[in-house]
Amino acid sequence: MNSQFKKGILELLVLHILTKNDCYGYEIVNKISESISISEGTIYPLMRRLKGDGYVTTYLSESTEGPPRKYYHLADSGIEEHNRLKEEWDTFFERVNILLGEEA
Amino acid sequence: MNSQFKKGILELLVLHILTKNDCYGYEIVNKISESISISEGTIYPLMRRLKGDGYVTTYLSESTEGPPRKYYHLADSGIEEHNRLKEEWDTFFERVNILLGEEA
DNA sequence: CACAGTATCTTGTTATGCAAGGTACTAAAC
DNA sequence: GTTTAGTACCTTGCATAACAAGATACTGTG
Repeated sequence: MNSQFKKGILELLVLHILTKNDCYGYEIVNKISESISISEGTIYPLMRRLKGDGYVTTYLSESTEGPPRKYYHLADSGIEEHNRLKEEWDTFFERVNILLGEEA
Repeated sequence: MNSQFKKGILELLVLHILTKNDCYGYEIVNKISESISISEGTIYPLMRRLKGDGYVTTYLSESTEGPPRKYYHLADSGIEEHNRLKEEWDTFFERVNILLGEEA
């Protein structure tokens, strides 16, 4: 999988997942991994960035299956960021596909 | 325009443009710029990479409107790379859009 | 002669994905 | 009871690629 393609889009995917439910990091890795190969070393620094930017808040929750889980909850500004990014992505891939679709 | 989104895709766009006609750098910048903002500082290093990888060959041609133009011609391996990248992109954006399309 | 347009290029900065590694808890297997 | 696998967190250092800014040089117009 071309890792360059993922640049910037993983942020959108994570924000999108969090619009549905609060999730913990390991869970996010697994959800995205079903479709797009992704590693923990990518997600954890990304979550830290999202928190630093105020897009998410966190809370800990005990687990019976391992160490405590750190759940991420989408803040209001995170919802706005999600909508903004989504629109940018829609515009972007539409333009790319138009360029790629022109007669050869 | 989110510059992260462009990572890796500009290579595909350039290769695609060259499947139609040989082009010079400035011309490529202008063609892509019609749809996606792009700067010369991005394209010239990219062209150098493509040549270094053997995907394109170059030749100079005089111009009456300015300095000589360096034309880029797609090599056979460049055509293969184009097809490979195109398939990767198609798969990738399809998966992203499926993830983004799931019920909120 | 200055300036806009055409055309090439380089340097240094920035962003972000990833491999590799470390820590720690639970439960099953040996 | 100790090893192993699965869950779950984290960090460091590397590689890649887009971009701002600036340098160079040719042509034609005001």
